[in-house]
Amino acid sequence: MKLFLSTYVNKIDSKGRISLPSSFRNILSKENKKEIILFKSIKFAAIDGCSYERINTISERIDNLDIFSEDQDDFSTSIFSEIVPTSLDKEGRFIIPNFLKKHANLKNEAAFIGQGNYFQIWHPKSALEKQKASRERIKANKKTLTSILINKSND
Amino acid sequence: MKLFLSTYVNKIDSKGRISLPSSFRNILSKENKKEIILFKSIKFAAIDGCSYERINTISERIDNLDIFSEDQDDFSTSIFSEIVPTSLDKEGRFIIPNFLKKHANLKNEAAFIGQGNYFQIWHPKSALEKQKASRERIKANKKTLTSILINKSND
DNA sequence: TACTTTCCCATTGACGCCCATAAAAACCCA
DNA sequence: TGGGTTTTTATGGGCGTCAATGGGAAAGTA
Repeated sequence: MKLFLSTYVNKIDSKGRISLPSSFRNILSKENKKEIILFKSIKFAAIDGCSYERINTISERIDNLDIFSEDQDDFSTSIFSEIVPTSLDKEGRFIIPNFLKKHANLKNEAAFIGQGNYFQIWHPKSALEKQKASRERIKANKKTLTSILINKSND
Repeated sequence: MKLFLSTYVNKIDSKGRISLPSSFRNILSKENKKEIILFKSIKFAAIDGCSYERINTISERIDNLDIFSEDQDDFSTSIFSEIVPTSLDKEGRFIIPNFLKKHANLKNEAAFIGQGNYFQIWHPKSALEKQKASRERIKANKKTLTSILINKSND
């Protein structure tokens, strides 16, 4: 199974283009090799991105939320109405729409951070802070990454 | 079951390459013979490493968490975005990314320390100190290696 | 026309692939 | 068991390819 892994910082050029990291490009399916989907992260000043296929999974999960809950409605509105299908150029670059750039405070560069089945685009500095905060929350819960990564048995 | 055992000190060459010890290479599965995973040790100035397979188990676990929960987000950020998938060349060498080299104070050589299901990469001197400290802690805790090695049923 | 987006080409540096060598380890056979 | 031979390892270096980036020109859009 292919996953979006690791972190890469790339530049936004004068035309607004930015390269999707090579290892992320390789994850896109052959049918939709040049297509990705972007949308505003609900919780963060960041952009979520994924392959076209992933949208189906997300929609299923939202469907599984209680149909009468406010959450369900909020999520589907936030996500689906603001989805931006985006295509890569021959070199693997794409253009981040202005409203998304604004949402994530992007100017000259952006950090791509792998999240397994999807990825996020952050202002590089915010990305570092986010990673640090996540680590510390996990530590505070007395869980160690190593134990998660290494131990065969889950507890 | 094959385990990462023993300690080896290898050189980092001018291109930044270092050989994964042969005995460690033999532990990697045939499917992913040329792929390992590196990540920052949380507790030490060292790098943790393991075979690529673990990723699959880990990602399944994370994927099964509630997609909107904070845990899910923390785990996927800390793990997926900070993991460094790395491939070995034909000779069994790989490149340690700069930010990891910095974290472990590595320059011209590095010590590989077997830890059973995973391994660590240390600055050779720090590795010695670490091993010494570990032995002394065990002594202080009045545990003997023999007791651990002899008794079958310890948990 | 003015502006935006895509296509194409060029550059640079990083990395992968290949071959070479010396030392160590494994092997073999008397 | 010892000594010689073969194989494996760790290491070094050349070179071609690819990724990230930049910019000009063409094509599309308003």
